[in-house]
Amino acid sequence: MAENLLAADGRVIGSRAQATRKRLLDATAKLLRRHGVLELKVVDITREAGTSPATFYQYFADVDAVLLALSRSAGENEQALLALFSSDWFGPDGPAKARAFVDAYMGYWHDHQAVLRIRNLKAEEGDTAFRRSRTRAALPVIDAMAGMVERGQAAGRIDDALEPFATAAAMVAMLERLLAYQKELGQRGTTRESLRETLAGILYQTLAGSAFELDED
Amino acid sequence: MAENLLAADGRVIGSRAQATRKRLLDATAKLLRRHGVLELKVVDITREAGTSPATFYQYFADVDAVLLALSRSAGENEQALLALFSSDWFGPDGPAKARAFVDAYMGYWHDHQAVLRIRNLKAEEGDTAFRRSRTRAALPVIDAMAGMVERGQAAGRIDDALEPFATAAAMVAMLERLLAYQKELGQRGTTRESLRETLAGILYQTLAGSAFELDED
DNA sequence: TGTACATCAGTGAACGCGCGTTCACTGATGTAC
DNA sequence: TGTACATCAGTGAACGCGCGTTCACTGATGTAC
Repeated sequence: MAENLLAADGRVIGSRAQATRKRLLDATAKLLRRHGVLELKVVDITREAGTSPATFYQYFADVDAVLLALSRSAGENEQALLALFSSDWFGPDGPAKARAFVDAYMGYWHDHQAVLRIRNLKAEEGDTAFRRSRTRAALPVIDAMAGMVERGQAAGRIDDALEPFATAAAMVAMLERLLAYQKELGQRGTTRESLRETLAGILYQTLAGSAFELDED
Repeated sequence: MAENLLAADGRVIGSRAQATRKRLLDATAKLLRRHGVLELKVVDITREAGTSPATFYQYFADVDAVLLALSRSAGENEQALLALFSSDWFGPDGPAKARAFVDAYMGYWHDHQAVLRIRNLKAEEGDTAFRRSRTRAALPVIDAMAGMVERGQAAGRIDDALEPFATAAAMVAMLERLLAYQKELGQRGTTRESLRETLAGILYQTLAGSAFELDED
């Protein structure tokens, strides 16, 4: 994007300016964690960043532009999860791999919760830029899962009635959404540990085609 | 709620007024379907309802109040889904029951998508009224599913590593969230039919402890 | 090694729109006799 | 069966705050010689 190199009035952006831009991004992320999107104001962002409204417009056209930038950078972190699918979960260490993935996913979501939430809202409301950002982030993970389902079906481990891509999307959806319920789950007595174990169990069963049977690790 | 009986200025609400209130609710739901929450204005609601801003405040303290009322009534419709759990899915008609539930759920979500989305957003942002509304709607379904998992475990059909309540919550989360991805799934070639079949397959496998094996229906 | 000039970066202060909100009023409906 | 009065319901018009946005300016940093 060429906009990265120029400020609103056409000035070239140097390192000092980059730092200011970064402060605005960080401030937005921070406010998003505290309050909701609906209360997010330009003035508050600049106050939080220790700068002025006029400065904001040097770097962003409007609040949506900051949100989109945050979404994109949060999305990049999702790519790290791909490593957990470098090999299939069909062997004896499958359950451990499933657990590792769930752990990583929970960590990822925890770190970027506020931003991902608004990204998803915007995407669902039909904004194409946010939609693209979401797809770009989630698709590689979904594809990796879908590939495993296909191979599992070829090996006779997984029910052929499940469509690989839809199955993978369903698993990602489950993870994404469930973390929103974490608080309620806690009140009902579900610990973080047993949530992890349950999610890993469902994933393992669905993507690798077998049950944990017995715990090991 | 006593507020149902009185307008903002203390007047008693008769049937004509109830109709106006209803029009405001309907108008809000309609606007919510067209645009997002972030563009929802009192003035637009009243214009859509064919009335005036002043009238709005006779019935609702603010926009949040309308949204909450809509959330609550949408939530009531979720109760109808409970019927699909009146008996367990362990018999030969289990797969058919799973499919029927998925169908019903997809229909429910389709009808109330816009409202449920904002309800969930508000709930996740920490608003207790919306949180309660969500819990009130989802909990009975989750409990019904969890009961089935428990019985499945007792019968040796389901992996004991899965915590019943968390498992049920995960299934609901999957359904809720996946429907947001429906459009993308369509673009990737997943039909509504095969989505239904896949979701039913995962649910059946997770809640009843077995695979479809062969299609029947 | 200092000075002048160009460019980068930040902002105070104001403008004005849009929207939430309210008040004082008109109109509609119901009911008593 | 009509008239008067009470109550229910709706709204025009205005007020004013809050916020997005911009302009003309000051200050900071870099560089040429």
